[in-house]
Amino acid sequence: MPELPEVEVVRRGLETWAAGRPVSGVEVVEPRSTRRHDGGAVAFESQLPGLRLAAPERRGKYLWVPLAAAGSPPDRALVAHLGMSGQLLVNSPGDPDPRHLRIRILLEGEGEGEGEREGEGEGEGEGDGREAALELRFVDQRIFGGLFMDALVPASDRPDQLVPASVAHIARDPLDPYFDPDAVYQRFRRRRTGVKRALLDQGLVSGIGNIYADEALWQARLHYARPTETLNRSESGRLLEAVHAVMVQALAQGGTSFDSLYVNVNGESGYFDRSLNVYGQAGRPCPRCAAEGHQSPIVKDRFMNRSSAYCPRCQPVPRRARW
DNA sequence: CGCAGGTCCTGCACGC
DNA sequence: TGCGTGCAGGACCTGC
Repeated sequence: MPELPEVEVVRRGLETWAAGRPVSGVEVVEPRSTRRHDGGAVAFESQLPGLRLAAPERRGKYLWVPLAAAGSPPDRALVAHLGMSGQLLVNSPGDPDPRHLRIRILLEGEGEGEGEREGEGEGEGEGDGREAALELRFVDQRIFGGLFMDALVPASDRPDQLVPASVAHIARDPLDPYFDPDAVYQRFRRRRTGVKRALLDQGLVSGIGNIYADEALWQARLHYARPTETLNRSESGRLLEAVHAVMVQALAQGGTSFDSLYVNVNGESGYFDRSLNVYGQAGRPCPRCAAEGHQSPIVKDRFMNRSSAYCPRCQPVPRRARW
C-alpha cells in the first residue's frame, strides 16, 4: 500500500525520467481511473496531449506534475493518487502491457521540438535514452487511485506555492519543510477524537496510512484510542517525531534504485519485510518489551473498519479512551 | 465469503 | 429554523 515514502520514490523516478517531456498521446483503458477528471476519460484524452511535464511535486500521498503549454508557465497539473494498489511505470512504448493497465501516456523524447519519428526507435540511437519516446503507465488493480488534471492555485498558507485545487485541503506532511508540529499539537488539543483517527486525517497531518500510523504509535508508546485532547506537548512532539522517523526509515529502505527504465512503486519496499514492529505482527512478541526481558505478544484489534496492532504492555489502553 | 484499506461522500449531533 | 462545523461510518474496488 503506497504511503508517503512510496509516493516520494515515484516522484523521484518521474523527476528523472519524465520531467521536461511533452505529452504526445493518451489512452484511457479504464474510464474509472479518470473519474476525478472533469469531463471524464474523453476530456482527459483530449486535453493532456501537447502539454509539457514540469518537475513533479508531492504533498502527502498526492503527487502532481505541473503542465505547461508551449511558451507559458504551468497553470495546471496532472494529479496522481495511487490509492491502495496504484503504480506508475515508465516503459518503452513497445513493451508488453501489464495485467491491470488503466492509462497510458506517450511522452516524446526531450529536446526534439516536433514529433520526429523515424521508424521504430527500439534498439537504435540509444545514447542516454533522453531522445527516445517513453510510455508512462498507470497500473491499478483495485481502481481506488486515479489520474486527473486540475488547476494550480496558491497554497492557503504560502501564496507563492502552487498546489492543485483538489489538493488544497490536504495538510502539509512531516517531510515538508514548512510542516509545523506545534500547529498540529494545537489542533490535537481542540479535537475530540482518538489519536489514530487524527493521524489518518489527511487534513490534519498528511501522508500517514494505517501501517505507519500503527508503527509510529508503537514507537511513541501511545495507544491508538488515546484522546487527542489529553496529549501534552511532549507526547505530541514525540508522536510526530516518530511519524517522521518511520517515514525517513521507510524512504531509506524503500528507495530502491530507479536507475533502470522502471519507476519502482510496487509498495513492496524492504521496509515491509524488515522493519515492521507491530503491523502484521499479531501474536509475536513486542520487540521493545522483549529487549527488556518481558514477553508481551502484539494484539490486533478491529477498529474503524481497519486493523490496529499494538503492544498492550507498552501501549496500554488509556483510562479514558476514544475509539 | 471475508478481509485488505485511502479517500470521498453522506448523515448525524452539536452550538449559535 | 437554519447553517456551519466536527465527527463517524459506509461505499467504492478486486484478488486471494
